Amino acid sequence: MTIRIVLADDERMVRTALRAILTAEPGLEVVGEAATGAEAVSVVRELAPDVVLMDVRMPEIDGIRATEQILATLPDPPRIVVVTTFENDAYVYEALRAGASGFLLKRADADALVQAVRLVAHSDCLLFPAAVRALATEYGRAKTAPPAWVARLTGRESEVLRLMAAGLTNAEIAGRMGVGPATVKTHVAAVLAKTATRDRTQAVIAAYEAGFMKDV
Amino acid sequence: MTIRIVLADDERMVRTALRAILTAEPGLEVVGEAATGAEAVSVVRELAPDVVLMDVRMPEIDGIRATEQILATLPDPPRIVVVTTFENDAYVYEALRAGASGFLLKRADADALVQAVRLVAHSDCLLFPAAVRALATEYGRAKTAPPAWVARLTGRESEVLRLMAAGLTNAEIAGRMGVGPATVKTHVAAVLAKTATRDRTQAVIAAYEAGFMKDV
DNA sequence: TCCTCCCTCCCCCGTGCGGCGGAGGCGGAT
DNA sequence: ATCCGCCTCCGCCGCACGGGGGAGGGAGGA
Repeated sequence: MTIRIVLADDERMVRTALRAILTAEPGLEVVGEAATGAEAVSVVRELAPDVVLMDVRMPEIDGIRATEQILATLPDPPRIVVVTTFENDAYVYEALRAGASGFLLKRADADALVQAVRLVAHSDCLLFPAAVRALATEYGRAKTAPPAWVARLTGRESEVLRLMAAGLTNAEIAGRMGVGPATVKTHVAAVLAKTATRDRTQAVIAAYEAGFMKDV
Repeated sequence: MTIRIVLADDERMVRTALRAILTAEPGLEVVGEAATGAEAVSVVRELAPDVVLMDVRMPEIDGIRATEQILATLPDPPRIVVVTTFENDAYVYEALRAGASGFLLKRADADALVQAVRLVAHSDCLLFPAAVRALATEYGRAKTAPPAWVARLTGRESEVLRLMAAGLTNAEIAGRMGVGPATVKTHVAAVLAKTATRDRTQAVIAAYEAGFMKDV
């Protein structure tokens, strides 16, 4: 009942290091390696391992496509763990959405690595099931960096934009903020200028796209 | 360097079972138990464990609030793993957002439980860090069911709403759709009626809130 | 067949909106 | 003491917008 592992990483040193760590563990066995995404797909297809440690950034086919292809073409696919250097690697979310079971930082220590592999292999337990994939799916669309204009808005202007995005008219905003309608118009004009939009509707769209309305 | 664990669950049997599994493992030690959320907070504050296994559904204070309080009040808080029966428990997402490090299904086998605890205790590796919390945060807002009006929109009306939400004026929409401006106005009026909004801005807001713009 | 729904387009009318230019006060930076 | 950014407000103007009607044609079901 040993766990059979395939390593996919374009750097030989990484593969060697991972192999050294994993083969030292009883119950774990590295059965194959791949240096590209395409290679990973074919190797996995041949060897049918239990777990694949997959680098995201690889030549030819990246880890995401490889993950997709493996999961799509194999009847009983292995658990795929995405390995990455950066915690906030955008590819990670793509990979999770593609069906990877989890991700692992390259700076993780040997102990954590081994336990992660064991955990994933048995799985059906920790975070991984449908939940994470759903999370990742939803997350993907929200992960755009906030545009520069957000910071340029003055206090009053953000306030006005927020109320615009709540569907209020200028008069209502004026009432809500305790100022005259003319003042609101001034702020609105400033918002339109800074967001590079031509009317309140576009401004509201920009606010939503920018994640400006996160705290609804 | 043993991992000190606190169990929080209102059912004695569950606590007993977990304790039996965990104490059998070398390197793990159950140092305390709690039957309510409030009790969990005070017990954790006293014992400063490394890991807390927290049931979500508990009397008085539920697991989410308890998690919040623990993380808010303690300087060096423990890792909190939420334990639940149902895979799709809505509370799980709340808990993750509150700062829990992961979640665990009650039907997980002993082996997985032990490995999960070990993993979380050392952490900094698998899925848990900022990523999951961000995912959970985003997930929460996207998980609202689409309102009824979405289905009531006719083909042309949805098209118009989509273009409204792209920031186009009626004239532009007319050009884009190859119809007269008057027609667009009719459709817009229909959209406003069906979405129960009074102007295009509110309609666009409704579209965004309804997840109508998911496929941007 | 008739009726209903959808799409298409027309008129008029009031108004909220946004562009333009100007003004005063208040605070911080230089 | 000067300048600049922010907030506050004023007028005027043109226009896109939205409400209220009405009207015709095509598709599909009762």
